[in-house]
Amino acid sequence: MREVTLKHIAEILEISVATVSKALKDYPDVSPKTKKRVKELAETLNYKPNSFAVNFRTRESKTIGLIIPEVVHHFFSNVIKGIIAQAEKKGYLVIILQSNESYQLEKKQLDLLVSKRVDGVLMSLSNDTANYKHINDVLDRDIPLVLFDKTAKLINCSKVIIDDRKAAFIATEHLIKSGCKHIAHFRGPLLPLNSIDRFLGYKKALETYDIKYNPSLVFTCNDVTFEEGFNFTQELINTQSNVDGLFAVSDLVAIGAIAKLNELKIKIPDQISVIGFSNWFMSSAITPSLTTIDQPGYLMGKKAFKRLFKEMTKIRKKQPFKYKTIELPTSLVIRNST
Amino acid sequence: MREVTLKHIAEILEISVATVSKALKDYPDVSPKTKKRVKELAETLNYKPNSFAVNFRTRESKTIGLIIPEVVHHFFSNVIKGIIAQAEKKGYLVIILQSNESYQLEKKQLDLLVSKRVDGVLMSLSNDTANYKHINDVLDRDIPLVLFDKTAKLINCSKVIIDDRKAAFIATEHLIKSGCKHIAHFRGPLLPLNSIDRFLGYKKALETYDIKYNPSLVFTCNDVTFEEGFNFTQELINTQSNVDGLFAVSDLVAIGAIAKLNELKIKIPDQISVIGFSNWFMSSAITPSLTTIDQPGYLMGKKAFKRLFKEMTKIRKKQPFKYKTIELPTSLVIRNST
DNA sequence: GATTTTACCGATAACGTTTTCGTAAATTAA
DNA sequence: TTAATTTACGAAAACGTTATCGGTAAAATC
Repeated sequence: MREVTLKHIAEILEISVATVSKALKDYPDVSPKTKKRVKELAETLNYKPNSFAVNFRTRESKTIGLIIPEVVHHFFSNVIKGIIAQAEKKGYLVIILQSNESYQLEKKQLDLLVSKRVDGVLMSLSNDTANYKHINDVLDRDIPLVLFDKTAKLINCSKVIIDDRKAAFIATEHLIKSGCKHIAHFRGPLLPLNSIDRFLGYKKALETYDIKYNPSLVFTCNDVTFEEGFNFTQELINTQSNVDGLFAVSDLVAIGAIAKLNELKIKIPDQISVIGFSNWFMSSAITPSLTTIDQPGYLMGKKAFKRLFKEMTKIRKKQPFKYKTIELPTSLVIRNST
Repeated sequence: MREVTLKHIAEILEISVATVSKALKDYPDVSPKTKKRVKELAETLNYKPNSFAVNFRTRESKTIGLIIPEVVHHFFSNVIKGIIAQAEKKGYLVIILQSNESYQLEKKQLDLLVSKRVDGVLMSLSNDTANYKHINDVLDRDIPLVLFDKTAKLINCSKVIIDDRKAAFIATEHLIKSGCKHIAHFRGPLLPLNSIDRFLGYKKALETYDIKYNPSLVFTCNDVTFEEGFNFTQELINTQSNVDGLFAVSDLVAIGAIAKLNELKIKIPDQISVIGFSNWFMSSAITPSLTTIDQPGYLMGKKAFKRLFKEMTKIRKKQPFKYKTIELPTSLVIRNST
């Protein structure tokens, strides 16, 4: 039982392979009659083009690569979903790789994708990526690459992001406007731009509202986990008795904080207001429900693919294009924790 | 700037393309000297085999497909992670598609993967898949396919599963042994085997311990969400005043139940004991922490790929093999909700 | 009736790799 | 020395598709 090829159809119909190929692709120089004959036979024989041959010939795989720091993550899951959905609409498949927040792995994965000849790459930087040569190498080869969420200013390519600084500003401002004077911040790791920006947004808000920045109110979550939120809250309460607000770098950390505050019977928001970041579905489920910043993961995935798609078509047609940074809106979701 | 090919190397070294190819793959009929020459030049020219050509020629893509009902799901995320990790070790890439719990989509995605000529397929059935022709078609084409987690008895292929019935039995038994007499069950949808089995395990435990099965203690969660757990708990409390235990089909549902019980100031586990299913990381984080059944997602992904890999090699070598069902152990994780 | 145009089809090359088979040279055995 | 064997390489085909370039016949135009 061999696979049915163009040759088989050609032999049965006693025409050439070339004509069969052209008939199936609706070339103008094939008569309607032969087109019909070919298409009908292809249908009944259940002809499926050999995509290996097509890839080889057209030098396109209709697949893109996606490198993400961590698959088991609510925000990234949503991004993945958005990417896959959009890619499918355009007939693209998505190969997913995980960098585990490691620069070395990220580099290796990128190499792998390039050697597999994907048509484009979507990626979010790992936390310890400080060198961008591997990415520039890909761009230099004219392989479209779009960064999302975790990006770097020094990489010259298209990006899909949110304005972390502004969002953090709004979050902190919301705490201030609800009366908080001593606002703590559980920030993310030192390196990725996001946590820096969120930290800066926090600082900016304090400054704007004439609140003195107090470094001992800032804790750094290296892993951004529930436990960190939980433990740092204990430490915070122990050392900073007058704290009345908390802005956490992510909902998970905020939920950890809430768990500890509940345990300590500290009233939220009466004694301390808490705001998170991301709008994870659990944040509306816990008690008290968590005020947060909505970060549109699904949309980000969708937009990132759309942008990549545009660049892939431009490159295929050898048309010039400019890199673009797409900024997605975030919104403040007010619930019971503030 | 063309891509460097075997031909280029051959021309520079004034030998044939065939020899270059063989030298790079360490064929025995190439002298050590030429091998060395070829390999060194390949290295300096940074030769990378054109994988389109390789795929075409060898009829292998070194990629597998993965169809999953829902990407944004803690358990499946872990499975994905396990699959990707293991696949990478063996030099395979993974294309991920999502069926959205729809039979039609699942069928379409499977077709897509087959036409893309993946070397194998890993999948977990959608909730409304009751017809298995599309899957049998794939198996008939000698494309290895392994099912995991959500499977069906009528499909004859390898599977990686847990014993849902036994696990549910143990969960219910645990409630009984901690003194519960009137145990409710928030079950999953009617169709997938898992929720049926978990329901049957629940019933079996009641039977074993001479507790009369009461259908009005069973609620069906069609979407298996937090909200369902939350709302059914209200209904449960309203209608069944003597209920003292709850076995939920998933941690998320159980956490919804706990949220409602907390709201109603019903003491857990004093008045009602609650047990979930999956051991989602949040279940250790909430108050009270949730007793649950640990379901090894990462391991399942790993094992599923391993099995698929074995079948792929068998098929390539045209060696016969038998389908195998691999059952992974689960464990009872006792926390504060029971 | 001669010429040009149009419609339709096929021969052929090409993509880069792998693998089979043949053969010349080198080595060993007789 | 001759015959048999081994070693080392190359020629060539093949995988299935797409695209270019002609060519022939019919139709249209002059």
